[in-house]
Amino acid sequence: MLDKKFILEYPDVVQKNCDVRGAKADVHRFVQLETECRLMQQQVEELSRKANVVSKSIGVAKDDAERDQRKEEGRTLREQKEQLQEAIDRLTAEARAIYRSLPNLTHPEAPIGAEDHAREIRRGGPEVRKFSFPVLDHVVLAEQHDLIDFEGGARVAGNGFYFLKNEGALLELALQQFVMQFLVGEGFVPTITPDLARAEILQGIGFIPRGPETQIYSVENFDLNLVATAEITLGGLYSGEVLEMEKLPLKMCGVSHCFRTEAGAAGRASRGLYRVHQFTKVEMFAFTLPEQSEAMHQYFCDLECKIFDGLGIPYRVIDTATGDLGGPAYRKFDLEAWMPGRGKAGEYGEVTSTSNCTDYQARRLNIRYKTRGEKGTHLVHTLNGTAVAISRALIAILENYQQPDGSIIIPEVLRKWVGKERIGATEE
RNA sequence: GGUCGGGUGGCAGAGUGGUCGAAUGCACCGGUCUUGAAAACCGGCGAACCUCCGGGUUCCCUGGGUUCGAAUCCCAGCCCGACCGCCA
Repeated sequence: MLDKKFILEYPDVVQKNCDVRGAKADVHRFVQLETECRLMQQQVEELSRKANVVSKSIGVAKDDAERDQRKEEGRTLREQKEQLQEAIDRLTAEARAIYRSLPNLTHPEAPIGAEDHAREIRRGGPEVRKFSFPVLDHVVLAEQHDLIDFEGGARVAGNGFYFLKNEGALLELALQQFVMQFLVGEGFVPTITPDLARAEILQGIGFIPRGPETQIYSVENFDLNLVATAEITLGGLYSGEVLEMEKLPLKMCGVSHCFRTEAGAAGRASRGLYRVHQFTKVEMFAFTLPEQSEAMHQYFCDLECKIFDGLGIPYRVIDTATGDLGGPAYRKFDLEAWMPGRGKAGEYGEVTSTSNCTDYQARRLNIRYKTRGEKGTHLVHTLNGTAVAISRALIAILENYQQPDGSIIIPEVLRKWVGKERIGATEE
């Protein structure tokens, strides 16, 4: 959520921001409602004040007759107040709906426009390989080496679920280990988070738990939802808390399973592991002072690059265009890995993303910090970034490391956890 | 899942119908003292919103209810603790 004061002061800026981000919202209607409510609220407060005065006078009234008269007076005042309050509540409901739909402000350097206006800002990892043999995609490779059982997944849980098997399972654990060790070395607090969370927390982070378009699985008869990312649980960890300034910036990383209904995603390129209902992810999260968030965002982006450098996978980084930013993000960088088996002749596919959400999530979740010697509290900034999304990382590894003899080399950094150098090694 | 006990300011903790937005302690801030620090002493110290800058309204887990008036009473929910049951 945005700062209400800011909206009232600069409605045109906010409206323009909504427009470039493709968010339909009538900011001026909001300002009008808000202004009206404030006037009415003042009247309510005046009635409350009078009623409070009356109530206090009853305790010290000298006789019953006076007491009864005052009681009647108090009753009347509070009735009036309630009627007025009901009118305010109606207007407030409309205002709140607009308010909640407003996206975060946008970084001035973020490219303006729809998805295809994203700007490439960086390339990394090794050169894209020239293959001297027909390239297979990860689905075929996984089939050949019995690494993923999509059929079994479908039998048990439906389309979009799968079993990781053999080196597929070991690779998942290896990727978790590699990334967790790396992040601990960078000063992150390692965590394993709940895979379910309350609706309130989901909403605070910016997810909509129920409704026809929801990406979220919810649990019947409970106020619980399967998380779509550990961003939800890590961000929710300190909801309602006041953090000490000295502890900021606070960097956490968390392993969780991620569940997504992928409603409305039908038809989008989604062969194999690319778009699935469940995967494991290591997520980075940071709580920072406002002046630290920009640098932290660059840092998160650097870490994501280092992880893919370490895995030896070619990638590029893009600065996401305004029209493609989620509501809470102020700016977002996506890291796209080269997937040789994707599309006709290989394509880049998104494997990680990092967002600076400034105070947007913190305001909803009420996460603040206190400055020593200063009155009051301030909202922290929150950032998130994928360290590794296992399913998509697997695609990149299998497809980039396939060999002419059909085997798949295991990236060096993962070997100590997988326990071998190669999947399907040919007999020598 | 059951029974009992709890949920109050950054923390601890008092407060069972009206002068309570809330004692006290710790922490924190300012000052005195000191070469400096500590100790001691003095003072300050919750938040949001509105304001004609006098002040006002709201907030004691959440949501309802009783009452002229609720931190305090009633109902429901959530959470925490103890014990019991069940279980990886």
